Amino acid sequence: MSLPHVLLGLLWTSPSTGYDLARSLDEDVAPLWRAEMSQIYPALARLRRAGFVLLRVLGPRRGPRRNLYRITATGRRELKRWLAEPAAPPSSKDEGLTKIAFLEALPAPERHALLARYERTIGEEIRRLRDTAPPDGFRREARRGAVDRLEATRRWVRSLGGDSAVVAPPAAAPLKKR
Amino acid sequence: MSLPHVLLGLLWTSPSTGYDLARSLDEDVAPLWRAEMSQIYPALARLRRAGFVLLRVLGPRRGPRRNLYRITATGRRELKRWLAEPAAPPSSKDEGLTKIAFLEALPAPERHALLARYERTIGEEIRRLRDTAPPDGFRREARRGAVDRLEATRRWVRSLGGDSAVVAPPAAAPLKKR
DNA sequence: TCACCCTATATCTGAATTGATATAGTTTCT
DNA sequence: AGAAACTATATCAATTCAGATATAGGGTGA
Repeated sequence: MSLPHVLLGLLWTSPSTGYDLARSLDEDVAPLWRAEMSQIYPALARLRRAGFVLLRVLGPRRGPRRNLYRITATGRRELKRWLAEPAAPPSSKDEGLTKIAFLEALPAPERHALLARYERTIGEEIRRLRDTAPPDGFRREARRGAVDRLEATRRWVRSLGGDSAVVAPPAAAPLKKR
Repeated sequence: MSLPHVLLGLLWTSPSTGYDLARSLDEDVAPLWRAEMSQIYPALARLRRAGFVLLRVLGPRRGPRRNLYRITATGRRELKRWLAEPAAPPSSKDEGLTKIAFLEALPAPERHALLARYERTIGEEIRRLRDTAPPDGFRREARRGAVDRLEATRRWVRSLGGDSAVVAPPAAAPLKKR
């Protein structure tokens, strides 16, 4: 329900083609929101039907034809409406953390390996985000937020098994009420 | 591709019904992985076809019949295989953070309101996680990780607009290479 | 020139996910 | 007794999403 709104957000400052939207989604909005081309084109078609964007076909001066999408006044209103709407807390479906929740199933030596590998994975992602050119304005702040969050996760993974501290399962809760 | 594995993880220690799986998924694995009943029943059926779980129908002594699922040796092997497999870094599709990335579209006064509201939402989620009974072992650690991450996000939201500091968009990057 | 990569469009399949709905017995409160 | 809430099963439709595939012109380097 929100990919169309994300696209409106990207179109806020300047018109763009579907391809360029996909690229700036991938580069700027980075890990906060992802989408494949196969989602973007249908989403643009829906936005167009709803009157939130206008399509202008650029004649093939040089190269293939390009479809340029421009946000309309209605589209701007819709984006603002969506922004003002309350957002759900991050649900962050996370395969890595979920696996750690089931670490009990693994013999102790392998636990450490898993934690160490996951920590490396997160580290690489942080580096990747730092190395790619930062976007402007609030987009840059948002990326910083994403990095902060990754760093918090990495600290936590470290606290679990970085230095072979708690590779054994923690003691059971003294009291468990149900 | 992983809900079945999560279910295997939940079945690791003791057999359970689909209903109870849904409940402990919701209570223990909490925000890291969610699923509705409508996903769980088909997933259990697939696990059964794959030979990863066995179904025992409990006769309706008192009450309706209950379908009890028990993990098999093959299922345990499969869970371990999945755990050992490298996990992708958290992609954390996050509507709240994404909205902040497009804050430019909103007039300054409304920006502050949005940030404040999102901060409250996160705070409530943190409190909710703290108040519900903590699970045991690594599941508890995983929840702590989820809370840590939420707290990092809250700090970041505060740094953006908590005390009306940066409600104006930050200065543009001096250099942007493309 | 040929191969390869990039830009650019778009569709198709299948899986994952959500939300709504249906059924039915049990317990608990009023 | 009646209503409401809980346990428990299950299906359906609609949407979202990922991955693969198809087509085609342009630029670059061997």
